[in-house]
Amino acid sequence: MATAAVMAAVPSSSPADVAEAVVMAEAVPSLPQCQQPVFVEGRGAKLRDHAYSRKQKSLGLLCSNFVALYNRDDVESIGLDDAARRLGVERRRIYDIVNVLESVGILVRKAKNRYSWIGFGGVPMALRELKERALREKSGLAPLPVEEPSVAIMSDDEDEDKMGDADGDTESEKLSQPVDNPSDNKPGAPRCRLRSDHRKEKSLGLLTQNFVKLFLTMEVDTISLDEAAKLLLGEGHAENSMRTKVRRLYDIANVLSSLNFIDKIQQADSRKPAFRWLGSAGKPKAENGVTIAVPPPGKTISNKRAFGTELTNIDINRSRLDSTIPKKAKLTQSGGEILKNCKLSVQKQLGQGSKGGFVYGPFHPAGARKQEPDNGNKGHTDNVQNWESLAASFRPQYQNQALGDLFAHYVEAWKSWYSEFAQGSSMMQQHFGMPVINQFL
DNA sequence: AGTTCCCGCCAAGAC
DNA sequence: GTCTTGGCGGGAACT
Repeated sequence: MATAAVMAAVPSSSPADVAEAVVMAEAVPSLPQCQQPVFVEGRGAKLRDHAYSRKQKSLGLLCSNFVALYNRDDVESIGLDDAARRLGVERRRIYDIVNVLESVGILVRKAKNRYSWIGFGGVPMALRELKERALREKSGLAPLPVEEPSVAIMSDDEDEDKMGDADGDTESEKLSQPVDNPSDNKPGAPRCRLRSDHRKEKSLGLLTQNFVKLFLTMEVDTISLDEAAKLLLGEGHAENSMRTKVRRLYDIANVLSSLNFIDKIQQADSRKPAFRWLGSAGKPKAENGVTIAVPPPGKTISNKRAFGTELTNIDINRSRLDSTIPKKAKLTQSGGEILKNCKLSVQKQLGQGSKGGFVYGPFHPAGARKQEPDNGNKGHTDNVQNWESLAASFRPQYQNQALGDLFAHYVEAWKSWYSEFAQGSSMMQQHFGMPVINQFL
């Protein structure tokens, strides 16, 4: 089906390009039908004709196509113009996509007009770092030291977000952090943040991170966009800015949804949808004054999700396995030992998966068993707790430089191992890459 | 009628 | 000055 669409979509592409696009379109069999890569002709609304369908131009679909096009080992550098041309959309839309993808560690900006493809392997670290930042911000601790190379929130330019908040006192300021601004990264560039940074505070990338932080730190895994906007913006803002914020959250949610980081569910008692974080589904909630949108079981209707249920890939067996790793061991283990444990853990889990105990995440390999709904709920809370234990086992506390260095070393080694591991696992590659790694967040 | 969100204008900033 | 980036809100598609 996609072939004709692709041909139409890339009029200026070489046959090789088209073939490639077709291959990629066919390489994502587990995407829901609505997310199958579909390349439609772009040229903007001016061509809004008989066949115009808003769904065919959604950011979510565009994101799926973008990922389908570039989620490969041999892709290293992505040109925005090239992406726009191949996807048949305006460059403006590509900015929206890459900003969100960069926020979750899938891409990293390399230069003007150019991004590096990191892939889904960058997500765990990005989310972990986001969570750590958010927790520190929440607990009033000093921000993390100037960032080391986390893919996700790597800020190759400026100091941490220490400036006094320009406009406020709201939750958004508490959560806010700098966003990428590579152009500042040059000798003589001003290091202080002035009014111009106000613009960045509202960037889609930063908003994405803050949105994700809500899920990562607030014990909330379902929230409506209105609520998210209130939390991010603070109460008492003008109706207009709230509307604008919600619009942007829709954009972000659609992209994250297409990546299966979140899932849109319909609240039973209102028309407004809520979004559920797939990384911690089933987690106990209700805290921090957030109105939880999760209705009683059976009262929500999932609008999507044809495969997988979690970003975290937790199950009982793995949790037991994980719990064998001493929680506090991180301070005494060498980096090598930690890495070894980490690898062993993942390998065991993979083995279990083949025996039926493994639960894949949203990037569920086609040949693998999906999570059984019943099993998925039973003991889920325990899973989450064990998952947290595991995360704690590998999470550095940055209490001193030596530990920080040790962790950096471990991270590098781990990344390198993962990249080898990922290459060896065609199944995983075929499905966006990384169901297993998520657990280490 | 309310919600969702695509679209492109245009300003900020880089060069 | 041109080009890149991306905030923003109008308004059309969708429910």
